[in-house]
Amino acid sequence: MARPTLRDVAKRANVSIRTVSNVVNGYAPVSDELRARVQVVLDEVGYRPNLIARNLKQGRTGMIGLVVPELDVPYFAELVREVITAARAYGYVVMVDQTDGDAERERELLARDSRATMFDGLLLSPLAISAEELRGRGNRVPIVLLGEHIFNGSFHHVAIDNVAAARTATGHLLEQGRRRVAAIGDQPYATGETAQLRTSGYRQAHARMGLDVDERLIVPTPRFHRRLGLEAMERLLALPDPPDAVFCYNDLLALGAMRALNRAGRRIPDDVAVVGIDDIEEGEYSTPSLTTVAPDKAEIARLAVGVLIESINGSAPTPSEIVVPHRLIVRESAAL
Amino acid sequence: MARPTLRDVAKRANVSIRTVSNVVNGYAPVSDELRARVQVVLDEVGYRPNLIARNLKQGRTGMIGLVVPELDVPYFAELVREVITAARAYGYVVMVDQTDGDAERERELLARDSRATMFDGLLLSPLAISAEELRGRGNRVPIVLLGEHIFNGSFHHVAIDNVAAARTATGHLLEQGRRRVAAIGDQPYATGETAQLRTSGYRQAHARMGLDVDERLIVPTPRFHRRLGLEAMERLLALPDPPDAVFCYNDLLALGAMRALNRAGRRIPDDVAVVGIDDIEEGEYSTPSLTTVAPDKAEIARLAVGVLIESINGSAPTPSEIVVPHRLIVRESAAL
DNA sequence: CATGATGTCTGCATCGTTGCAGAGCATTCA
DNA sequence: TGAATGCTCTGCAACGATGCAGACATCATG
Repeated sequence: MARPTLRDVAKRANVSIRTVSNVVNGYAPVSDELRARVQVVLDEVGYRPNLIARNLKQGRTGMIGLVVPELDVPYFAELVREVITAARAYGYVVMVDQTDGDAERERELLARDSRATMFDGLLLSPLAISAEELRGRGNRVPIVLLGEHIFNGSFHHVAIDNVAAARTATGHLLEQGRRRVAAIGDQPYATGETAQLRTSGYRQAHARMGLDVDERLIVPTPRFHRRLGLEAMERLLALPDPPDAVFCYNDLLALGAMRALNRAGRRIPDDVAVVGIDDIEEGEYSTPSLTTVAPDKAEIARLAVGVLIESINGSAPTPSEIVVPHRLIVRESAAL
Repeated sequence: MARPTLRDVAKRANVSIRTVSNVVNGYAPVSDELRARVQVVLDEVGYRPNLIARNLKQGRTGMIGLVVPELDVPYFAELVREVITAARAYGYVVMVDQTDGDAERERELLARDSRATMFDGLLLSPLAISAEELRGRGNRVPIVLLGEHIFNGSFHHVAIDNVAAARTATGHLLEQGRRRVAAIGDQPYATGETAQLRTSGYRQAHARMGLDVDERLIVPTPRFHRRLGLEAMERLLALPDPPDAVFCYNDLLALGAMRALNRAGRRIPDDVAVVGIDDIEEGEYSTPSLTTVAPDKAEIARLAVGVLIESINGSAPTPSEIVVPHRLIVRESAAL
């Protein structure tokens, strides 16, 4: 038989639909006796409310969507966990979707009849889509952007200070006396804004110590994956004067670079020191363990969810640019 | 202004609601001229269909839910990617939820008024909840179980042959002449069915070669995380006669164990060989790289989604027990 | 010219639920 | 006694969309 509805239960219990609804929702004006009688029928037929109908009536779903490029990138996986925790505190459920860093899929999400309308709000970690496109869509669903892009003040945005983070990482290496510090992960094109900010930080760290940057030591990578880090490191090792340290724009790149170094028989950190960004758990267990700049993921999640829910409730002020703290975690790969 | 509805557009364009709906959905019986006129209004007001309403009317959402214990466990993250890909082929969207391996949250998902009713079907990778509980719920939503549990034929179930996989892994070590092969990850209690199957395989591999198992070499762990693998390995190293090889019940345990070995100055694989299960990408980049048993994740996803969608369409046969192939991938940690 | 077929377009009912206004009844108070 | 109050309970309308049956106009056919 089809799933029982309120009507079915009402008929069976000889009461009005409305009363059954009241019992289901525990509303006050139902006598204990009748409540019990209805409850029996509810259990008998195994009634379960149709959330779609309830949502339609109430105009909200209690769900927020979290859209990330890739779930199998540990940073995002760890962030998701924090977001789910943060949202639960507000009684919201989080549904995660993955775009594969495909601009088409990101666009799809914001398009006319997208599933996104199923959510009361959207946390978006855009990779490929640009600010213009995002603004173009007349999307009524509140959106908060996470991390990876800086937009010009059209949306709420939560991220670490990428320039400072990169400066810290690079500075740590320079202060050790390393003088040929490479950088892996630049993305000198439209959608690589985060990477570009990190490159700025890398340059600033050099400038502050009055050092020049050897442009050949800056290796761009289209994405932030282990394999690309490995390949970039191999290219650096092939230079006539290879680096004595590497700042990688995220931990995955760093882990790939370390793999290349280990395989090439270079000692870490003696021959080459390595620093990453993200503080993913994997870096605690690698050999050597990975020095990294840790964004406060829990704080990112809390603030992002907070602002989003304010937006949903209509109490959100003008778009805010929220900066979350980060800190350097020194482990073996760049120990003193 | 509130979000425009079909009614708003209809009024503005001086046509019936029904006609606007036809234009939106591209249905046939609308003249080109009228279609164009309505389209203009649609664009003007920025109409976007309310999916909740559409779903209610149609009785389906086009969404399937994927529930995993932990998204930041790489195996699950990688599986999620495959599931999303597989589901897209059927025109379904996947929403991911995470239970934290908390029985309470798993139960919540199947409970009376759970969000689960928002999905046309559910892929569930249960960790804490038992078969009995699952069956108890009169859940009308089709469910397919993934991997981690063997239930007695009440549900569709997709997994590798855990006994065979463990036998393969252990056998690989024994065939190398290793004679003190430890096992990390047993879970000798109710919800540890997968672990218990792997222990069976471990024992079978020994039995087939006429070897006895040293029970002290079987180290249980409540979960499959890096830290627990590390701690288990440390305990094994403290034995008077430590192992010369370890079979870990998943790759994370193995990576933790390798970290302990590296830290203790043991050479891998010379002093101690290591094998895991799952084939997560991290194992390709660890030092040394990790030998592992690789389940065919893409196939798991394809089959699971396939059966689920058959169930949704009502064409699913009796609950099926689907076994997916696996293969040994030999890398440095247990090379010959 | 009557008939039927075709092509457009409309209105009503409906999906399953909740908001709202009010009915019916008993109790209380002046 | 009559009105006022409070407690239960009910029925109608509505959320925003689509299925269905049918209205109307147009056209071709015998």
